[in-house]
Amino acid sequence: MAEITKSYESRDIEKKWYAAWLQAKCFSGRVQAGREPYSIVIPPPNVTGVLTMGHVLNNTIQDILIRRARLEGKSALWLPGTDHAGIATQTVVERELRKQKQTRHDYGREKFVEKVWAWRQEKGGIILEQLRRLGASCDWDRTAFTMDPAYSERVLHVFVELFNRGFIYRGKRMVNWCPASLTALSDEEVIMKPVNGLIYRVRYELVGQPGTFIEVKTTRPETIPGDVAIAVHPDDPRYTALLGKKVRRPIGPAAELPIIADSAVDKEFGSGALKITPAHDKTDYEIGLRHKLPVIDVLNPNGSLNDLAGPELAGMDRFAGRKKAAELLKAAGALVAEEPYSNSVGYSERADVPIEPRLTEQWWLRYPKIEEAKAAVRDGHIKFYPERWSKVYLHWLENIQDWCISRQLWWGHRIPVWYRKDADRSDPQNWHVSVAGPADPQNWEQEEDVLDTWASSWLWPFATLGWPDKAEMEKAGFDYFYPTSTLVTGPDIIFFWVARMIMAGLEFVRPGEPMERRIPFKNVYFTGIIRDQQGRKMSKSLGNSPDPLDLIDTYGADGLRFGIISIAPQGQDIRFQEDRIESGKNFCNKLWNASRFRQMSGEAGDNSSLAAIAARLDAAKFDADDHAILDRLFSTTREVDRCFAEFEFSAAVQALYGFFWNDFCDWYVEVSKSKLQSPDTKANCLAIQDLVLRQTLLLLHPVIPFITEELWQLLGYGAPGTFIEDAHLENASQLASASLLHGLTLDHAQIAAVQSLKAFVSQARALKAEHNLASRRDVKFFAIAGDREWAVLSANLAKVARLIGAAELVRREVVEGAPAVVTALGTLYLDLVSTVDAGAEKIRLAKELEAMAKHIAGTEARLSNEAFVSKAPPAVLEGARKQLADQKAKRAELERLLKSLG
RNA sequence: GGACCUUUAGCUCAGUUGGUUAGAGCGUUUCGUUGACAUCGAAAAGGUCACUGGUUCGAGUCCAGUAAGGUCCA
Repeated sequence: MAEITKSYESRDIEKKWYAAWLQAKCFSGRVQAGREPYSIVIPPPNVTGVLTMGHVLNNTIQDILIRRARLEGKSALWLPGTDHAGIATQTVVERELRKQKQTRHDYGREKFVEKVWAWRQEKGGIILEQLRRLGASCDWDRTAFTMDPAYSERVLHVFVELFNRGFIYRGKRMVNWCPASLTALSDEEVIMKPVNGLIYRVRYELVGQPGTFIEVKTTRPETIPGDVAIAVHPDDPRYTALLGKKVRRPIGPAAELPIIADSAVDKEFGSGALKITPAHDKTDYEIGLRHKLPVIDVLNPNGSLNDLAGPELAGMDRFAGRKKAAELLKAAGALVAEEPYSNSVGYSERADVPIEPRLTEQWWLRYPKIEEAKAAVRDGHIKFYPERWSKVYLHWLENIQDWCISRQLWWGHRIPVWYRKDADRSDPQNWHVSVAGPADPQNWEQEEDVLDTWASSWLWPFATLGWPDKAEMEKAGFDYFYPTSTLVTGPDIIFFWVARMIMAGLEFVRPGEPMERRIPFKNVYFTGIIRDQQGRKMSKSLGNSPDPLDLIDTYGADGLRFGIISIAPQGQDIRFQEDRIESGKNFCNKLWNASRFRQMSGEAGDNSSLAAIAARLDAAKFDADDHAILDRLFSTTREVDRCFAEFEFSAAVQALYGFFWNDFCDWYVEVSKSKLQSPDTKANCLAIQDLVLRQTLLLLHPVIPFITEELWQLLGYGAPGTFIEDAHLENASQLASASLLHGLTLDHAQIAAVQSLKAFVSQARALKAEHNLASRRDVKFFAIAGDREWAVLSANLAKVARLIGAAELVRREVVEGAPAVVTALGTLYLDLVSTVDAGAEKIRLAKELEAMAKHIAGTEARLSNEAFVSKAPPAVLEGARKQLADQKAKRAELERLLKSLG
């Protein structure tokens, strides 16, 4: 067996094991009859994406779930892939073209799409390579991409199906138009941002009544050339007399605009009159429809003003146009005032520019299975962690709007609709809708638009498993792996993706079968957002995110994984602290060195299975510490089991950290140093160490896969040629019964004794430190103790003496004038009679007495409360009485010590 | 305007169904290189659990309200 080196060096070990796992096909998701399936589909990152801290958290959690499932004997599948990210990817490639002063139009659609494919072959999907560095155990052979031919066909198939089922329609409606990307966006891709700007009070002169005006407020004077009416509320007495009259448009092409009444107008806003510009505002558009008003679009697709805006404004950018319009209004005497104003403006999520409400022809989807999607979550077929997100989900479904699924891009799934050449496109009689296209293509032209990327990724959980092709589904193990077990994602895409996937699954998978067979996943775990020290979101533009690959280089993938998980409580945002990652690395080193200690402590026994190790335990040789460490091992296993069942990963990691560092390394390893000196106790002690290390490695493996694999091999826990994941992880009761088989019963009195020994050691060290003896190993101690207390001490004397650095610890009947501390195992004295500073010692004791008096008063107050005594449960009452007795005993001892100092 | 989250030690956070004297890591101070580990060990300092009421024998924990910060929806 190779010797364990002095410190853990992650780099080579990570590389070695990742290659070995791939070689052995450890990550393959296989259909295995008799084994429970466990499946996860990755939230497909953008093909343009690079690994961020958010991905690290998200994918570490997925890997933890998958690796834990394997250890639990399940057949696990983690299916990876990327999405084609229409706007983002097209933008990346267009940016490259622009460097050569070219645009996509220089190439034409077909050539441009070839360019995008070339880009993706060369540079796309880097993130999947990066995930390997993190240790992600995805089944890479199944890597999917939303633009793959097979996947694309499934996307188009769904479009055709939904069209045939009446869910898809084409319509000219107001959309969110992105003037930068030149495409429509769905409501979900628009972010409302507060903007501090100006509001303009503008007056419109009444026709035929010179000097009489009606005033409106607007933030967008550049759209005045598109005005077609002034609207007031029908119940507004101020304007009743003006209804039916006309005003003059103050700038832009001259026109007379009617004053109309519509109850959508807010009487309280401004003067109560509203300018109506149907081409550039959703509400205005609806009012326009009701009153059969014309639509005058004064903007070009790129957001600049067009000829309809009039010669002064035409050609200007919309923001420059706004200033110019204000000047023109002023010159015309129509500008009453400019006032500072803050309002919310919709921005394009991708391009980060204000969107324009714009009337265009688009494809729309009426969502299927809305009610069932609500029920799936409301009735618990799908569980959200944390549960509160289900409220957000349900609220969105309650207020759901049709989805604009067409995008004016070239990169994406071109909508499978063909229009008869030279015929009226608005007439569905002239449409052909199919995946294959028309039989006589020369007579048709295909729709130019592509589908929203989310309209492909909402099929992810079943389209990646071969659906709807029977043979492909069989090959992919669809029947076995669907529905998937758990989805791990961020709450920011609850509408974009999670809700839509649920509706898609319910609509398309296993029609007619019960809901629980059609849903795409059973659990959804929502991660928090990783923020920087100031609480800001990490983003590329702020440059406040460390590069995860740098962190892996510095702390190891395991260190990064352990660190990030330990600071990520369930569903809460987290502030990133690099020192937490460092402590992840330190933990790995601790684990490494404890294993090293085991290796150096004695020859390896039979470690080939839990049973083999348990067989080496010798119940007759057990001392208090042996009982206590196994008790903690069992309780920690139980706690980790619970945490995994409830998706509390950071709690699991913290439980393991505390157990391993404090209970095992700080205490058990230290007491082992005495036990290993004696041939009588050595073998049993080593067996216990093996048992603890083996179980700890198994429990930690999902979190820190590399180092646990390395140590598993080095300590000989697995058969040659097998991996740690081939072992079966025993739960707490299986673990306990394996030990119990060998005649062992944990002794709770002994376990309790260790608690008092730990306190005793700690108090003894503090006593030494107070007298500047902390580093001395040759201190002489006396103890005044009762028989029972002394029995505990003397049974553990060698270990205790070693831990407190005592040359001697002897029992005495009387000690006078030495510094002392009152412990649960008796009063402990330093042999320092001659040098003790009685004055300082008296002050210290008096302080302690004072604190004790306070505690006693508190306990007495509780116990003398009639209501407490009659109503508190007996256990609590009993505890309080014992506490009081202990406190009083300690007070008596402190008083005695104080008196003995004179 | 509606919904949700957060507020506990200098910092970042635990605290499960209410029950002894509220915990951890980091940071700080002091001591230590002893054959697992200085990526370490020992000891110490540090908290009116945001605020105000209420329920209860008992509240960091439950309820109501207030304040501050944050997120989402309109």
